[in-house]
Order: sequence, then structure tokens, then C-alpha cells
Amino acid sequence: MKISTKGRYALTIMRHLGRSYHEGGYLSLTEISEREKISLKYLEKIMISLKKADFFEVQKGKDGGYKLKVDPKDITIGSIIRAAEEELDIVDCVKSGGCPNKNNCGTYPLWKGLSDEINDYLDSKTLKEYL
Amino acid sequence: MKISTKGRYALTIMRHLGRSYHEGGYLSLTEISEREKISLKYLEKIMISLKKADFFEVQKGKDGGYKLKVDPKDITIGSIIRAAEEELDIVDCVKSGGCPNKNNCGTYPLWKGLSDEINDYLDSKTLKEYL
DNA sequence: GTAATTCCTACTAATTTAGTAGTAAAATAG
DNA sequence: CTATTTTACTACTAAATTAGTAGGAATTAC
Repeated sequence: MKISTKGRYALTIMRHLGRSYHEGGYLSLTEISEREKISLKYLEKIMISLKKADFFEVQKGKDGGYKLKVDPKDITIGSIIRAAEEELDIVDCVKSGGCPNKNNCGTYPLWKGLSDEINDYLDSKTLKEYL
Repeated sequence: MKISTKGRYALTIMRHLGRSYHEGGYLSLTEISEREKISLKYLEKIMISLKKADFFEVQKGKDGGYKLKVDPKDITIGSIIRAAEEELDIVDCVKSGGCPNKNNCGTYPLWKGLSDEINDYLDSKTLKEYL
């Protein structure tokens, strides 16, 4: 049971963006790629997932990049990880539409409880706390 | 981020063993395999991991199998899952000897906190509660 | 001694995660 | 207006992990 590098790199991206939040300019993936020595192509791919969450404004072309449009104090770590990992559920049965037998399953409450625990924890932390 | 079938099947095995705890006899994997429609060979493999935890007495040969030597009320779900999954750590950096830079890492406390949260939750539940 | 069982070693298949490649489209500086 | 920089899109490959299978040796009850 692991948080994938995708999730961890997503947080890395968000931390860079978070740190430049008050400066106002755009930060490009090229820049983050160089600072972190992570391939630009891989960051681009992670960004595709991350964009679902609608955290940023995008500017193409020279001096372009991304900037946060939400204050880091209002972005939870959970929302970042969920966007990046597509699936943050500990077992398939807890996702919506998951198990048709959940009301009759001896272990469903266990996995549901764990899943809630994880999500609550990650939602209790904000990006600001980890800049 | 998922609990693997290995972990879930390990719990399935332990639930069967837990339910027959007070009868005292041995329960074979063949029997569990038939009840649950899970391949015997796969259950055997999972049992190899599970045995590390020293939960049972083993009897080879006819009418043999496994029986718990620890009361289900004293077995935590965490101890089962950790035995089965080899690695219950959310990121590599939290395992012992993990990251050499942990004291200087901006996100180590996040992952460590999450990891502790998960383990504490699973250790707060006993097998008895899920028979 | 035979049937049922665990124990041991090795292998294969399937799935997921990680990472790369190439190009198109947009935006801007100059 | 054009060269450059950047995101956006599509498709692929490689590596690692997870899931599952196969065959037989050792042990035990009857």
C-alpha cells in the first residue's frame, strides 16, 4: 500500500506553485523540472491529472506556466493527492458504486472506516503547512 | 493506494480461523479454499507470509490444518495486514532506515503522520470485531 | 501404505506504475 | 511576423508489483 510517485510529485509541483503564490507570476514546469531534476515530460503528465482540480490559472507561451488561483491555506493535501492518484480508495468496495453487497459484508465497515480515516487526515492538512 | 488482495484474503483466512477458535479443531486451507472459492495454491502462498506473525498452531497430514493459539480478541487487524502485506508503509521514507534526509524534509512529517494514522486505526480493531 | 495435509521452490500472467516521444496549438517578446 | 517558449494532446514503452499457478517433498492419522 503506497502513495505513488505520481502523488508525491504532484505535491512537489504544488509546493513550488504555493511558494510563488504571493509573487503573482507564472511558474513553468520547465523551471520545476530543472529545480527538482524530474523529467519535464513526466511532470506534464502529472499535471494533466492535477488540472482536474482547477487549482490554477494557465498561461501558454513565453514566460507562461501555471499559478495558483486558490490560496495555499485553502488547498488541502487530500484534494491534491486525490486529483493526482485518480483513486485514493484503499479497496475497490468503498468507492461509489463499489460493492453491491456492502450492507451485508463483514469487512466493509473496516475498509470504509480506514478509507475515511485517511481522507480525513489528508483533508485536515493544508498546502500552506507544507510549503 | 490499495490494500492488495493478499491483505484481504489474509483477513478472510483469519476470520475463518477465528470463527472456529472455540471449537478447538484444526481447519485446513482446502476447507477455506472451498468455502471461499479462492485457489488453494494462492491461500498457501498467503499463509507463508501470515505465519511470520505466529498466530497459529499447525498440524500437517490428515485432519490437519491450522488453529489459532491467540484469542481473536487479542489479534489486531493491523498485525494481520502487516504480516500479509510485507510493507504497510505509505511511502518508503517512513520505514525504518528509510530516508536519510528525513529531519530536513518538508513532507516527511506528513507521510509519517499518515502512516501512523493508518497503523493506529488498524491496531484499534481486533479480529473478534470482524468475525 | 494411502490419503490428506502443510511446506518449499520455482515459474508465469496480468495489472499498475513510471517514464518517454513526438507533435500540435497557443501566446508572447522582440 | 516570426522565432521561441510554453502548455496540450496522443501514443507508446519499460519497469515493477501483484496475482496466480505448478509440481513435488515432508509429515501425519488411520
